[in-house]
Amino acid sequence: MNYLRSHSALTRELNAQLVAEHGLTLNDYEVLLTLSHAEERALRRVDLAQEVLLTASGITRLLDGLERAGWVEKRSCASDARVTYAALTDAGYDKLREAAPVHIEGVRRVFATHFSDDELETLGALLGRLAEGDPGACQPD
Amino acid sequence: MNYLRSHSALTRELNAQLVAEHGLTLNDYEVLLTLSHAEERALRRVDLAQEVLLTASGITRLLDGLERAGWVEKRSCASDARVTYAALTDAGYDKLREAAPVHIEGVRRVFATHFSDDELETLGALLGRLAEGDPGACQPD
DNA sequence: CCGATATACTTGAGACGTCAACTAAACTAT
DNA sequence: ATAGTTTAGTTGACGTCTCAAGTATATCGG
Repeated sequence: MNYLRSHSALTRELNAQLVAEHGLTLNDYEVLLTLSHAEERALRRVDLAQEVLLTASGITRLLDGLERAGWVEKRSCASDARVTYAALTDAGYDKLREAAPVHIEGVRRVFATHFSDDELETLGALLGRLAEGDPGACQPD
Repeated sequence: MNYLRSHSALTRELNAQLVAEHGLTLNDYEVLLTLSHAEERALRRVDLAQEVLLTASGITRLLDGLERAGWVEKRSCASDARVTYAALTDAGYDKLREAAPVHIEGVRRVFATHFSDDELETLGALLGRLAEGDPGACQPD
């Protein structure tokens, strides 16, 4: 079952590209993207963690970086003092828009070199099932 | 394109299971497995790295662990003093045989809960192409 | 109202893997 | 032979993520 294996090579490549060209990790990108789709462009850290499949602590650490860069900011919750929202800043939104085309093109390229359009569709349909509730969207807004 | 994402959840799960039940990383497992298929159950570190999609240094570090556990041993090359072989020991082979059924069952379970047999086949055929030259085999010997 | 339990989040230690720099051996071409 | 280049492998510094433990707030059953 080296499908597993091949995949990790793919993500590594996409990640490297994103880091090189925009200083964003693939996970950073996904977090910004997820926030950009969210109500008020903000999410509780727990929910965000679940979306991007990281642990609570993973999110804390990832957001540390994004906050330091000014792309995300903390926002507290009036009704529950335990929760902290992660909110996309305008700068963060700009960053995302800047990085998106390059990344999307990278994804397309990687897959397109291996598959026809039909196959891509089949593949997408099947794999989509592995992540139930997956929005499928890929661009900010 | 959260296919990427869903996949990393899968491997994380399989990895966690393997670690919990056998103290092996998914990569450890793949290395042992790859060695078990190789001529004399030994491979040059470079070749091994390529098989399991790690960097040269990644292999050095991974093998460090496997050597310390006594599952793999170094072997030098008569004709080229630069190369070191990584050779599966008998203990390593036993370890692999012990871990294989559990892991294979895990893989099967994860995929089977999401797909029918037909779909699995389609998926396998498509994804297989991402890793050209992929042996496809999955069990020791 | 209060103790028990659950939830949101952070932090320290450590695992795993990367990159860049380095050593050493091996070809290659003059 | 010998200087230059390529190839095999290791090492140090670092990034990212996990787990286990800890803090703080919320909620639930009596």
